[in-house]
Amino acid sequence: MTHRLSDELICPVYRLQNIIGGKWKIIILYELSTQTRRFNELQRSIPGISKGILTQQLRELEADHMIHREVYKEVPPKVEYSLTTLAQSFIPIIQSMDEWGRKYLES
Amino acid sequence: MTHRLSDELICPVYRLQNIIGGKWKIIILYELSTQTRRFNELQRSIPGISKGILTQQLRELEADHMIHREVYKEVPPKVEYSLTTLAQSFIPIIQSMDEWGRKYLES
DNA sequence: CCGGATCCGTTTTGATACTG
DNA sequence: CAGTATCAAAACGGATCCGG
Repeated sequence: MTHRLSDELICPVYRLQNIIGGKWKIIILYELSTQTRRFNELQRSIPGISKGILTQQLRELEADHMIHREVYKEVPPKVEYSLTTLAQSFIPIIQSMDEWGRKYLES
Repeated sequence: MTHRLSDELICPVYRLQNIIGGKWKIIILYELSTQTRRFNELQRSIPGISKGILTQQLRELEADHMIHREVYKEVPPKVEYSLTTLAQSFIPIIQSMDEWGRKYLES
């Protein structure tokens, strides 16, 4: 997401949309909320996401200080993703979204 | 959003993403949370959104039973959008997102 | 084999003009 | 006023390639 919503906006919801607005970002944060994960592990846990877009959304979340990327200099490569404290403070909201979904969404 | 995430997924967060995943949907719900609005009024309250995409996202939210579209048969035309009770039950989550943004997002 | 980067096609969103 | 139509741009998806 290179394009961002207007900056001159008062409402925090607009700024938040710039952070979690990507198609998979809430899901990525949700998956990382229980445990640190490696790249391929994370991809397998999110059915339907492609490598390319996973990389991109992870980089954007990192730029927004929501995740931490830890690179281990090994062969084969090992990269672990985890939530920052900022993102951890957002997890309760994702949990309430999850609960709302359980309660109100059937299909 | 014609393309939807995999249906075979357990997690409600995935299904929720299909509903609120559009770029402007959370913002639309936020704007409608305080009052019923007409189309142009709604567009003016959301800087940066175009008519075309506003129409589309409103139609998708309507299909997901999140908003109600009331057409008055007048000249000039008058259409009012409001939240359904389903969407109203989701508003507390958007409010906590708003609070989170106020607390943690500076820029 | 792991974690990407790159290229390219499809989907979603944006901007503007036009209509009943 | 509340859209629709059209075309352009941006985001996303799939496949392949690559260094370590």
